[in-house]
Amino acid sequence: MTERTYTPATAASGVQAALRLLDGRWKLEILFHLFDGKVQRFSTLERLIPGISQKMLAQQLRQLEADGLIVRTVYNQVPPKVEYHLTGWGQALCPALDALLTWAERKDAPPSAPDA
Amino acid sequence: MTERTYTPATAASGVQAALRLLDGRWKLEILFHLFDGKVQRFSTLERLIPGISQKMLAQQLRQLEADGLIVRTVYNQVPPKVEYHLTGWGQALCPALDALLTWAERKDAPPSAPDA
DNA sequence: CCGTATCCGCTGGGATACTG
DNA sequence: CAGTATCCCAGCGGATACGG
Repeated sequence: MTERTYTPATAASGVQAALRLLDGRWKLEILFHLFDGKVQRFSTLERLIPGISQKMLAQQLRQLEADGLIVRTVYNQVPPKVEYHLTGWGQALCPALDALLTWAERKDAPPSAPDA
Repeated sequence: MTERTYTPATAASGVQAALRLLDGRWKLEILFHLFDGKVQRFSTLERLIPGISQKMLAQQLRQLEADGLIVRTVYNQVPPKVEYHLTGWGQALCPALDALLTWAERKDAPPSAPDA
């Protein structure tokens, strides 16, 4: 039962901390390719995400892993095989992103009675 | 009844479009000082937000206004007085940020049965 | 197949000074 | 009071090349 009294400053810094985990040109697209239990290999993600370079894919994956959003699984075989999937916490991000998406789509929606 | 079939790519770009509106070192803190119907003057925000410069405050406010999140009201008097408040859409962002905050705080929370 | 190393351009944001 | 104008620099991300 921790305190829930947010000042504007603490609330803002809390949200910013969350957003920092998503900061990076490719992280959201990577995450959306892993939502819903999907498991992807490095090369698969590379194909799924047009325009990404190996450097950026590796970097963003490392950061997501370090932040506890995804899990990296290495299979010691030749040729190498590495798979990525979401942690429970990473998956839990989905509804929050949904909320953001829903909000963004309401930009031009009238308050009520769309048709007459 | 628009389509709701999101591919990972479209969902990601939608969320990124939303996040772009919040991008900027100070925007979240500004927003949190305006949530819940609060109306603030330029100089008040300057006091409320430690470390912000006039340049950054003005810039972030302009962008938030251009993006339709806040409204700028100028009173033609001496000395000048300018007030800022959220649009309905801007206020509607609050629950989405709440979702993000809640998610971030669950990082170290056990799945269930916190105590024994 | 799955990365790392290096170089480099661009932009976000800080410091500072000035104005209607 | 409420801004603009200018200069400057750190860091993100793209391009390219190389390694286990």
